[in-house]
Amino acid sequence: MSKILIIEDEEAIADLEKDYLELSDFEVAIENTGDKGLETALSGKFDLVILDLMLPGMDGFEVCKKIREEKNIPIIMVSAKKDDIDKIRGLGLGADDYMTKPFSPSELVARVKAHMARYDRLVGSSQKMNDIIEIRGLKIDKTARRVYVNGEERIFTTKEFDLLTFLAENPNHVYSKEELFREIWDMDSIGDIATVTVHIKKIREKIEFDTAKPQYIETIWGVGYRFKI
Amino acid sequence: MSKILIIEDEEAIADLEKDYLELSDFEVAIENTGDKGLETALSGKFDLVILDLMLPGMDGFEVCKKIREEKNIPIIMVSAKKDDIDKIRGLGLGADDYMTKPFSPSELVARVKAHMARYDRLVGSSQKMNDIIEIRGLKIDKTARRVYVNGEERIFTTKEFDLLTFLAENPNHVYSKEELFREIWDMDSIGDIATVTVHIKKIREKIEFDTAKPQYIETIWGVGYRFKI
DNA sequence: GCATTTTTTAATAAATTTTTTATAAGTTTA
DNA sequence: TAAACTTATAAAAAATTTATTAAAAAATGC
Repeated sequence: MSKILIIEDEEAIADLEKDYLELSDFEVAIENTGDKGLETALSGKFDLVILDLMLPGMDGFEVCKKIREEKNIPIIMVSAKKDDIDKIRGLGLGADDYMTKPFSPSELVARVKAHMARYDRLVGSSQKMNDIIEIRGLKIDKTARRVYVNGEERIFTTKEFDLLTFLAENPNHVYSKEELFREIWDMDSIGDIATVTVHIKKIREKIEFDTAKPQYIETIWGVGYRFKI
Repeated sequence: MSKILIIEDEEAIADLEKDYLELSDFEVAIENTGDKGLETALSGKFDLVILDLMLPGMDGFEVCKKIREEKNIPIIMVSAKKDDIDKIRGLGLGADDYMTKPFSPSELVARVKAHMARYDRLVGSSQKMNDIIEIRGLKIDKTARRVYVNGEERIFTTKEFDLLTFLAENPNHVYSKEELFREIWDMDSIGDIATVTVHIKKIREKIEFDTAKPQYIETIWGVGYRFKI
């Protein structure tokens, strides 16, 4: 579930926004000063910030700039004055959206959803965050480091597991043996790349029905390997 | 330098936008129908699209949806009616911004810059490469290294894929066999150029309906080959 | 420190791609 | 239209890449 931080000193407005957002299944927290707002935003617990321009303590400009120095999360700036909006837009502080009060709560919700969707789309939080990857008969439990094929567990060694997981997390992307080596072995692949081939073979023996006709890890001749989704 | 595609049927407006964007050092192309706009947007050469809602042929809604199915690049939707804007925002088509005509050119430029900046910030120049090239029935997925003709996958070897991709990325440009050899084989063409001909033939067998009347890769007699757009 | 497991290396076999070659077919030009 | 030249086609030979196997080396656990 997504978490939203509202930084706003007018309590009535903040509560109204909170109510509407909660109706759309967001989890909402409120801070009413710039300093505390900034601190909370930087805690890393929130997925989006709604930030009022006029604040006691540090003002909205400054808060926005400081958040942006450390975080890429969407920031929606809110102001009572249309002129202010034009001004901050021009400043290029890195806010993602601007709204003039008063605005309809449903518009706020729509904008929040749109920004979340874009952020997910671009940053791609989808499958990578999940602990369990499931593709056809294959199930990878990342925290438990277990692999199941059609419900039956297969025992994987460390490197095998890491390699399979990396490929499964980035399906449909062709990786060269060099790239895979760098990724899993954390080394600039001056070393020998042959070990990647051997590991691929061992993984295939464990997850494929017929290693000659792989259903999961395909060979792209002359290029590398690709996890087929 | 960033490339912007304007999809707009009113020539005067499109030209005005173009002029202003060019003053800010963007490279700008204009399409004036929905269908052509979509095709160009999917070509993979543009970093941002400015899309009018009212268009001859396919309308802006549809174009937006179709672009979003394959591309994550920013889309700014433009409409004469405020009501339309509210409507499309609600639809969640995946547009990144909405502007109501008339708007000041400087505001357009500011928004374009803001969207570019965010896109770069979130996606990072690493992954930013345009993955999918689509021209008529032909679709090339560069990271997956897959080619589809009318939705059906065709299996390509490395050299075939590289050659096709190079030509498709540089359409309407005639390349001699020597140039293609240098480009794909990374060699000063001391070697034999005949292999280019053979590869072209193999590619045509896979993507053309009738290899004697190629729709994609044309032969320019005595000169070389050209990918027709 | 020893036994066991995992990882890497290395050599060979198998598979696939790429290039070469020869010939046919199509254009251009005089 | 014939000659000269360029490209298309097909098939084989060559080169490259990956799969497989087994054994050596390294790491791990007790």
